[in-house]
Amino acid sequence: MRSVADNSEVGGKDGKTLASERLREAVIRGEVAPGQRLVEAELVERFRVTRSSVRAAIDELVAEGLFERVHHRGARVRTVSLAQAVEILECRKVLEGLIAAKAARRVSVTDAKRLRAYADELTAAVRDGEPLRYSSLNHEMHAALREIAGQSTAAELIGRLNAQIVRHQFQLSLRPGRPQVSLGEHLAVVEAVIAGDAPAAERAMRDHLDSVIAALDSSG
Amino acid sequence: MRSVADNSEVGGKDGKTLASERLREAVIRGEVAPGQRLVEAELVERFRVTRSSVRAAIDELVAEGLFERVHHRGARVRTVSLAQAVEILECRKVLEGLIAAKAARRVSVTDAKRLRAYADELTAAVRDGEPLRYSSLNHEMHAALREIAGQSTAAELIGRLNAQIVRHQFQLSLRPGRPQVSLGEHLAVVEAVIAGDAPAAERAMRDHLDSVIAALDSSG
DNA sequence: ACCAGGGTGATTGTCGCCAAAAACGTTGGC
DNA sequence: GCCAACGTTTTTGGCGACAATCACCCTGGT
Repeated sequence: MRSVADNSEVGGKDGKTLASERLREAVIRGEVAPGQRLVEAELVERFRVTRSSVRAAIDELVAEGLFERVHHRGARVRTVSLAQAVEILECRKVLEGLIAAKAARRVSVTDAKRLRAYADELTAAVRDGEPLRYSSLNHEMHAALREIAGQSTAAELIGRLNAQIVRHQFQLSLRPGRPQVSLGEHLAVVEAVIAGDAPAAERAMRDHLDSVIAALDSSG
Repeated sequence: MRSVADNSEVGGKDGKTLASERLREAVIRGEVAPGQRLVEAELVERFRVTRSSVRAAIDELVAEGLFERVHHRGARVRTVSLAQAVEILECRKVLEGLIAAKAARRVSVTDAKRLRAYADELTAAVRDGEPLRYSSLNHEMHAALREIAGQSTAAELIGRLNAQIVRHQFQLSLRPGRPQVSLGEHLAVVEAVIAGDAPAAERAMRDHLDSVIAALDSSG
């Protein structure tokens, strides 16, 4: 059984998977404004999938907290308030703390090298004044930490939480002076993890997230 | 538009909501064995809803991590390994720690009274050797703590995580001697929260969860 | 000129049908 | 007597169509 437009050239994915990936991507890249109404028929011809797939994809993203549904009024991009963003960051704070602690306990020599490389690149990005590169490296390093920690449950929760506040995060990363203060915190985390000091790593990571929360709070 | 059997007497819920609630309940109460295959038609006549509703409900529970789907082989209750249960409890540990800390910062006099009452009832349940009553009070007290903390994001995450390991938790709560060691930990949490000592509350809660993890680990 | 009411178009939610795939039972061969 | 291959049955996945609801506009009355 094939979809109308036969999207098998895209890969082995079925319509639902394709649609949910494209939708998630669109939200994260900010192609759909928060509060904007999503018309199913529009997405159908945009993604070239059936309406069933679009519908299933929306359901999935509603479950992830990215969209919200109102009965007979369709789905809209969920707008997350500042207070909610803070709540989410508080959860991330303790979960990332867990990740950092476990990473410190499991870190290998190759892991340490990789982390050191990230630390150097982050420093270079700040020195050269490249906020976008810094932000991207930042995410990569956090991902590396999650990988080292080997805590897939926490990693998945963090990923889900992060997706809900990409807008706030992005806005924050562009604030002048922000990378400078963030860099030191990141380096502290990396050092503690490499040293295998789990409590210090957790503390450093939580301090970092506290700093992010404070910055977001003040930005209003 | 009404469902075939018209289940409006149940309440204003639509078929999907009804089905997902009943399904969740069935999983938590252990009415469906882990790994057991779920036949959609069976659930249709069991809940008196349409197949679309059953299907949507299953999707929802898959997103929550309670079920897993295999293509063309339907949905089965997800079996969570011991290692996964430990991961989940580690996440709960830090999240409940956050809850405890925030509760300590926000606790009011009425809240304190309520917590004190729970502490007394828990002590009584242990003294009288009523493990079921203890377990039930335990959950109620944790819920009260979540309410006091006012961190709905963390509360929701904890609820979702908990649902995935109800089986392990239940098995654990029946172990002889378990309530005795658990009680002291709970009382420590309550005391710290009432005292408004956030760091102590977080520490006490994390110690408690560490104890749960250790107990589960040893039980195999 | 403005508000109320009704009607029309657009959009979502639900249901039934059909095809694909897997589980099952049966039969034939070795 | 046992295993394999085939056909049947059961179950899932997907698609189209219909019904219900909402948003918008248009008209008529005050």
